[in-house]
Amino acid sequence: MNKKKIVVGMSGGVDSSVAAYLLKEQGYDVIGVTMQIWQDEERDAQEENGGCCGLSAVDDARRVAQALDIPYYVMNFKEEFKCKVMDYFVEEYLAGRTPNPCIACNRYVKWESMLRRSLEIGADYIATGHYARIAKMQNGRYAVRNSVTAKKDQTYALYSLTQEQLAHTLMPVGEYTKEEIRELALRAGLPVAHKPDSQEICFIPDHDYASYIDKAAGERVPGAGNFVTKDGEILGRHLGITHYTVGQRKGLNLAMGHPVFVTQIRPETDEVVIGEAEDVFGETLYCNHINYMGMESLPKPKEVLAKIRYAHAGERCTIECVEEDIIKCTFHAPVRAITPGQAVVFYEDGYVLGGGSIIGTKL
RNA sequence: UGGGCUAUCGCCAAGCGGUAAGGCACAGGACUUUGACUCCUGCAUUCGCUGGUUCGAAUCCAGUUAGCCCAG
Repeated sequence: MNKKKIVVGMSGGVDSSVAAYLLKEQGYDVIGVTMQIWQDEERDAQEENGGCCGLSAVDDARRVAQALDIPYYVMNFKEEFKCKVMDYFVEEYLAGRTPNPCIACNRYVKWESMLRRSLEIGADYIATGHYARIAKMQNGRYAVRNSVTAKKDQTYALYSLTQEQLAHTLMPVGEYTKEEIRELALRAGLPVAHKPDSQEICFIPDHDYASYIDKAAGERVPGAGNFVTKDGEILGRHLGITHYTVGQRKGLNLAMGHPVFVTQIRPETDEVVIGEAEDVFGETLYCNHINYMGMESLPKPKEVLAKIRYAHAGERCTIECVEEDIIKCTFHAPVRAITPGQAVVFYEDGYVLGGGSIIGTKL
């Protein structure tokens, strides 16, 4: 018989390990692959750093592949990752925006690169350990759909996948809760069953992303500037716009007597605008770089649920295409910290209809 | 140089003779496949300084220093 061949992207974490296990159980011809992206393999797998792209990814993934008795390979995507994720990350910050590297990694590295290479070596599908499901909608289009657990739902970070990519992707973990996945890992005897969930930006393990930008961009990093109110009053000096993001409270070093927040970043003047808690709420945003997923286009305004950041519960809004590749999003209730550079993802009945990159609250 | 006022944690600020509130900031932790947000915990043996009164003072008194405001 002609078994379907599947490349499973294995990060060394619990989720992707169980994904491989589940697919093998289902009778597929499973190949384990770990993407080498930023890790320096010469260095010993030092401190444990989490599941997504941690330092010990290769070691752990290889052990799991051994336990499952499946072939295992490492694919080198360092170049793609450097260019599409790390460089993008830095450039966005320099431009006063707040990037989401996980979305870029999914789009360019996990799918564009890993899927292409997998198909080249004869695979029918790639699979990942994301908490999401892929479904074919009534209109015939593929869409990512909420995981059975809203709590671990990872559809937000997957909005940019194309129809072609979705047609060749499986996400078996989306049918389970996190607890069930750990239970499965335990029962299957996988060596990573108790590994902690991943967190933080994988290529900045010390979490000091401002220093990372300093190191990466050197002279190009904007220096100190003023904290100002929306009326132009100067409140103090800041460390440079790369240190801040919209909605931020901590680290401002402004003792105003009450909490204050970043409401805007102005790269052209190096100003960081400070406001009250209520000033960080907004009702409209514009986005571009649209990816249509569950819907083919947006010919007329439509009411959807939109998430403006990972772990956002979502807010009802009306979306409308106002220009070529620009959608205006009008929320029915104000949302907190609309942040340029972050993604906005549109949902209907739990299906991802599409999404884009937030330009700002004005055009 | 006279007169008045104020000096309490990095900032703001309670306290008014009974043994240092609170907010902000900051630090640590939780949460989290992004940045944030949020939550939890910590944070003045000491009240400008020196004496005095009192069982007991940040609180009363005297002196001293500094800053501010009027007069000049």
